Amino acid sequence: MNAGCHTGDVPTRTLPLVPPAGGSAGVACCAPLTREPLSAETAATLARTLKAIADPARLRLLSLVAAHEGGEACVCDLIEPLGLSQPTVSHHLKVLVEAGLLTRDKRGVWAYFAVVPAALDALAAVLATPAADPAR
Amino acid sequence: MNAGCHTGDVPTRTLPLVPPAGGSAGVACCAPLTREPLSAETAATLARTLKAIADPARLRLLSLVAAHEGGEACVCDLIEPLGLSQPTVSHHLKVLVEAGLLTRDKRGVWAYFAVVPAALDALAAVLATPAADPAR
DNA sequence: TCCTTCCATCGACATCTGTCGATGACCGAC
DNA sequence: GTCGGTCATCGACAGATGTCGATGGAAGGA
Repeated sequence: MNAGCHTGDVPTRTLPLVPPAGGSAGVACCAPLTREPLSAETAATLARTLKAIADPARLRLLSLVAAHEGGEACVCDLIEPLGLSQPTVSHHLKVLVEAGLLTRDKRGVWAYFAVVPAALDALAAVLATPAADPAR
Repeated sequence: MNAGCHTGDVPTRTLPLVPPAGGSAGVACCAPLTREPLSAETAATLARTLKAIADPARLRLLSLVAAHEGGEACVCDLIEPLGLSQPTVSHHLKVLVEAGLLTRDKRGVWAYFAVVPAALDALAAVLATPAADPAR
């Protein structure tokens, strides 16, 4: 359990989130996927980001962080609901940060993670079928 | 090369596509992901579908099939542009079909594959951030 | 100063995954 | 019936991946 964990005595300021442009890893911007054949390079980049979320533990981490108070959470908040060891949780968080899907903000002893909505939306835009777009 | 491949002498009828409801494997319906914590079971189901597209070869296969004439393609159309062996292409196609992202229609000697737009849209809906929804 | 707590990294291990060549099943043409 | 072409499956292999315990570094409190 998180015996000595902070449990609520944190400011929980809403972070600015979503870096304006060219932030973090890249997220493999906006090709509709079902529009024209992907190049090998584009496919590799997209696959790297998708592999980051194609894991039960990491999917749950994303939803746990997003649903947490203030939209951010520290590692100690995530270990127990996930049921995995602390090194494993830390490993998964690192993968998500390197994929640009989470941001890490170290404040004092704690490291706070927050989702990057723009990254998830970019992935959604790539997968969505253009038929859902009425402007054509 | 596809020496004896049909190369265009096929009807190329537009298939009905997208099975009405409850088709194929399931696609792990519509939870916004950044809404509330995913259950372990839901996360596992979602991850299984995401793993299916989290691969460069399979991403290219999806886009190749979608961009092909008539929205469908046979294996022999995909081997050369992908640069992989026929068994490998067949393997990837099987993974995509089992994930409900492609349909397989065997006509004579050829097996025609077509994308399931509803499956991709469902995935996009799960990843998209609710902030993109103005109705709240 | 020392101790406690939080977190990241390391090394090891079992398992999953992507790829291939070889083979077999199936269909259509001659 | 036989042959050629398309596709799926099998077995094998190297490499990537998820998990853990042990360890180390850094910040803050007694």
